[in-house]
Amino acid sequence: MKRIKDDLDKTTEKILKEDPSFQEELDRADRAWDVAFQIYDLRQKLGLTQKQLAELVGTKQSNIARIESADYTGYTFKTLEKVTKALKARLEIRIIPGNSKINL
Amino acid sequence: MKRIKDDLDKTTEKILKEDPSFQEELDRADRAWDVAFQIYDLRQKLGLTQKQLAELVGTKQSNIARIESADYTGYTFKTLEKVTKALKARLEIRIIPGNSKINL
DNA sequence: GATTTATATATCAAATTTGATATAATTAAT
DNA sequence: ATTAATTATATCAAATTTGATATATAAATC
Repeated sequence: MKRIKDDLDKTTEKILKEDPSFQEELDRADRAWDVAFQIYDLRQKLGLTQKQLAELVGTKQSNIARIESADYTGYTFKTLEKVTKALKARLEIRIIPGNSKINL
Repeated sequence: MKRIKDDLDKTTEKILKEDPSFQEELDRADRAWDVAFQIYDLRQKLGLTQKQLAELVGTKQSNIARIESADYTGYTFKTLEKVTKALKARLEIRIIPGNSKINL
């Protein structure tokens, strides 16, 4: 997980002024980064290496690296579940209506 | 989406007393149902048929039916994103640490 | 600065999901 | 009750993801 988010944010500002249609892709990338970071962060807090987490999940280090990679959005529900379970966490998915006032 | 959740809940209680190891599968099924229901519910509120939603997503009715099916957990995040976007909603993914007090 | 240790990236077969078509089953409308 | 409309299920090829191996890059430790 590359900790380059801040620099990235500044760069994207510029790009968006020139090409607003880029927003859509950014939205996805943003959330992707978020999921990746949640996993990365929790793994760190538990003091695990990618290799150790991989063993808990039952896979290989490179696959964990892929999931934690900022620009990867390909994962399936089942994969994320396996990982969160290994991290002793739970996965929560919310579909939040666009115009809902209730947004907690 | 079959509205049989209540009956199901009663039945599962019984099964669990006989086979507690069944819990794990239930957890998944439960969350799966939840995601399915969130989509179903929002679609209803927007007054859309599966066919109409399918068109918005750019796919076919049967695929929407699959996603809304209670026991389907195979979806990809890209798929969920496409659907939520068509519903003018946003997808939120949270990985909640097992022993966190902060759980909002 | 050399050597482990940890993480990132590339590639590819195997496994899984998606999209489409067809059709059954359910529900609504007339 | 028929018919029309909606939703569910089955199947299969095409597309995508996963898992594994290999290797490159980066970071830490000695």
